[in-house]
Amino acid sequence: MRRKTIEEYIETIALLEEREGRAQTGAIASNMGVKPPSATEMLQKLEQAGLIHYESYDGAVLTGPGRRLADELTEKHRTITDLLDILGVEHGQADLDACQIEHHVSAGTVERLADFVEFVGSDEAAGEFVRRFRSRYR
Amino acid sequence: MRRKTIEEYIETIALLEEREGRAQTGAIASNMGVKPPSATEMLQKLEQAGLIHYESYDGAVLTGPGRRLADELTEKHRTITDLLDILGVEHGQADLDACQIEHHVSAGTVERLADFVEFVGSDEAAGEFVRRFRSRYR
DNA sequence: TGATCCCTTTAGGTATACCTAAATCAGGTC
DNA sequence: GACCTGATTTAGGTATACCTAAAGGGATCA
Repeated sequence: MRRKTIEEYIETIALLEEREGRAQTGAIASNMGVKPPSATEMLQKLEQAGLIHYESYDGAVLTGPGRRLADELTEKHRTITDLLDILGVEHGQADLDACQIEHHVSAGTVERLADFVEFVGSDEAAGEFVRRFRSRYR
Repeated sequence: MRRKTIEEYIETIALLEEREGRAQTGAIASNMGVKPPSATEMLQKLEQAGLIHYESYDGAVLTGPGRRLADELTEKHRTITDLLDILGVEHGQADLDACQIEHHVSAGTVERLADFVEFVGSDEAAGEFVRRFRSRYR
């Protein structure tokens, strides 16, 4: 498999923290498809980088900057899945693609995508337009 | 900078081959922002992988499989820039984003994007719809 | 033909995300 | 309070894309 980025670790930690109050080494590792020692190593790096607070044998929680990064990523992710959804991509697939794309698209571009998603949701004719597209290319 | 993938090397080689008949080590390196020895190393790997035909001191050209991969990537790239264009992303930025996204989006999803691009281009009301979006979120 | 110059390759080293195996810790049980 | 057990960390090693420095090839020109 591909090497994981800092951002992917941060997302996983955010998910686990939300679900269980903190992110433990083993849970991070199994969620990301790596072995526990790899997770430990990254946790130490992320602590150094100031993105998490990490206690040995205890787990990690996001710091302020870590939380901000996680929120940005979540927002990007949601925008991208919403767009792919509009374009008729099956939801599970949209989610998988978003996991990748979110790390490689610029902030400005995501804003435009968000504008479009909002436009489609708010505009009467837009819904009709999207339905027509979907029915034509089913 | 980030590490380059095989796909990025293939794209650069395709570009240079089209422009100059073959892709030379130095040109590849400067196009990709790496040093010549790094390019040499990758060329040897790509030759092993059967994606290029490479002669020492002479340069590389794509093989059949290499050409097919390059064409797929070009097609993905074009689809993504077209879509971002429709969504109002500035063209240079769209191109940069496409360079990244194309390596991380699934084939099936790109097909849906292509459908949408085609729909917008072929449907009367669609063009109108897109114009309205663009003028509202200028 | 031999010298020169530019480009490419080889040699050897770095950084980083991953691994396995072994050591360490913490919490529950006797 | 000593012991077990399962999770975590440490130690040490691999793969890979990158680098710098040095060696080698090929074309041109005297």
